[in-house]
Amino acid sequence: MGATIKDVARLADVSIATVSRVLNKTAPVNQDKRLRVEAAISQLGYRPNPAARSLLRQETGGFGVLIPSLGGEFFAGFLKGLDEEAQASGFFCLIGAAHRQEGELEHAMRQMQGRVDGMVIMSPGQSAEKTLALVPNDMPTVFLNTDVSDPTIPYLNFDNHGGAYRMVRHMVEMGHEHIAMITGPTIAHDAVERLRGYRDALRDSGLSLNPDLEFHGDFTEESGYQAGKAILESPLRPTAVFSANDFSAFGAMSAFQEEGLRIPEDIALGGFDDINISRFTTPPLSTVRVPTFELGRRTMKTLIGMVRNIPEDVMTPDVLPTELIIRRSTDPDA
Amino acid sequence: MGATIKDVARLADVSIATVSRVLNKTAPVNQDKRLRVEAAISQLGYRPNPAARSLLRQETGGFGVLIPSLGGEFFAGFLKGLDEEAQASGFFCLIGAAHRQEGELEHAMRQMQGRVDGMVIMSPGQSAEKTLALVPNDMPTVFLNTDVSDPTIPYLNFDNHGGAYRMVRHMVEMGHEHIAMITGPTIAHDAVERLRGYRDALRDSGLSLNPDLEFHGDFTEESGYQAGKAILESPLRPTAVFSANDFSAFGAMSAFQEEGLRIPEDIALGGFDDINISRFTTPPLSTVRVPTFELGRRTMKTLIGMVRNIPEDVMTPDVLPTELIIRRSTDPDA
DNA sequence: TTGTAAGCGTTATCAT
DNA sequence: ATGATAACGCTTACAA
Repeated sequence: MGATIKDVARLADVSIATVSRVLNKTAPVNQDKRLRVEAAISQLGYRPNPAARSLLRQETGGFGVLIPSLGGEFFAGFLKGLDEEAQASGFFCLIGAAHRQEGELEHAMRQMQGRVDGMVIMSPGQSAEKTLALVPNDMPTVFLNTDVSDPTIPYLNFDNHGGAYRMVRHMVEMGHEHIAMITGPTIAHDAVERLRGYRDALRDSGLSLNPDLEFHGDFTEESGYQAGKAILESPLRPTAVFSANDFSAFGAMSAFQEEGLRIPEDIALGGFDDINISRFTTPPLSTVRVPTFELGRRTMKTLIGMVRNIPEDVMTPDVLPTELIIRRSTDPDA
Repeated sequence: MGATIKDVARLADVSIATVSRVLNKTAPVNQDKRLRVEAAISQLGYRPNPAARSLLRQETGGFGVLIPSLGGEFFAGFLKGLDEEAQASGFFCLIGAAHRQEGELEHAMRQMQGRVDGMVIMSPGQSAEKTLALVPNDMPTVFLNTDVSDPTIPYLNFDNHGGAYRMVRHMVEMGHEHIAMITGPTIAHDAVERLRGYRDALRDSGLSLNPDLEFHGDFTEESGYQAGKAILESPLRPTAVFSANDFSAFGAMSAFQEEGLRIPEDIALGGFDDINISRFTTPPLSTVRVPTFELGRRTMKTLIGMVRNIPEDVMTPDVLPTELIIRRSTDPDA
């Protein structure tokens, strides 16, 4: 058990109120008393008890973060941005992952109930409206990468649709007319947006949409591998494939190379996310870079702006731009 | 502001003490009163205030987790195991990442001070003894993947040395006599252990240790790529390369293939960690599988055993086995 | 079996 | 400028 404010007061020979005042700079304190208090604090290694403080202030100094998974650089970058911004303002983050299973999201929220002052929710598989029903009314909440139709719900994301759109347009410009897509999970909002971008790009290019060129995946390497195999067996063999994320693109790349195909000469391949590895595959993978760190920072800034009532810090709705990265897997001259 | 215990008591027409008793089953309560209380609780959606409870009980129900980074499946699996076990016992995890910079570890600990009942510290770059000086004396703490010489310090890990050893022995069995290693950061404990395994395997195989065959890396793809380039330019060209982790192995693979080398015919390559992607590279990567999830579970079980005083749950010191996974990058027939 | 009241460590409102 | 003291929401003696 650490020292309490009473111990400090006794040692410094002042009242606990005075200790509290030097601690929070909430009122002027005499020079000598302040010094005595500060000395006592460092001598005892005193730290205010967060529980006691929370109880009185009715705030915890923390935010809850709910994400579908901890794996992948995607989340790592996002969490880093989130945490960095939070730390800068003295907040901490309580991270809850893997709310894929039914009820898990709700359970995680219960767990966080009363331990946080606000929430960040990334729940690509469920609409914000539906999720919002689970969070307490007065709890400031920011949504990410979620299906949200109500514009008053605080929401940030990056431009999934635009990124996919530009990738496919790039493939068209490289001369491809039969472009397949390996999709992400149909319930995931980002996957749906990327699919929409793919379709819009084809349509705007005067190419016909062919359902047989949409191969189902779930963002994993394994699903990309299976889809790659399926693509090679399909009657209308595409000359280019856009994979909904880099992981599944690797799976497809593996499948193609196993059959001796050259990329991009025999079949071009593009991904999405630009994770570290993508630069180092053979050939390097064309992809769409997403600003995960920046998204995290802005999200946290917004959330803090909400609880601190700083309207100019609240940046929502907000959609950050994504960047097309062209490498050899789609362009032999890259 | 949610309902308090008083609101429940008023609605159920009992005292707050009675409410507390049905809440904690700490003493028998009349059937009808219990029902009234339970009804009131669910009607009001009442949840006990964690701060108030912590204040009184002098415990938080949470554990702090300090890890060097959030990126990679390695940590994802570990955190998942940790969290799953914690949830099962009603605890939550406060995760702090990236304490690479000087003082960051200490800051994170300060932050967690008073918010957690115990800590999990993975600090590969610093000895446990040194780190332990920063944590409060009475705070139960488990170390992972750290340099710990004092056997009384609770410590878990998996067998880095043995995994590296078996990988290199495997390469020797495949007929290689000049085996290089791409190391991890020299300050990281796991990297050092893997290097030790490499050296011991060479020694036990009757091969000479050659400092010129140890290439410096830092676990990143980029460093693996650079080391790969350096290897190709080295006077004594090795026929096999053991990379300290899969990421850096990918970088090396990229460097080798850029020069048109065939793996494993021209040069064999092995990694460490067996992350998802390793199965899908061309060729698939031989590696060492590490039980990240299991390590997380056991760590948390141990920590809970410590705070709850359940000696049979405390499994420390403990070193989990690793598994050699042979794929085509070292064995053409795999 | 139940209620009253003390107390956990803080902050904030009074007086002084 | 400073010190008592009430209050935050809860658990737990202690009485009844």
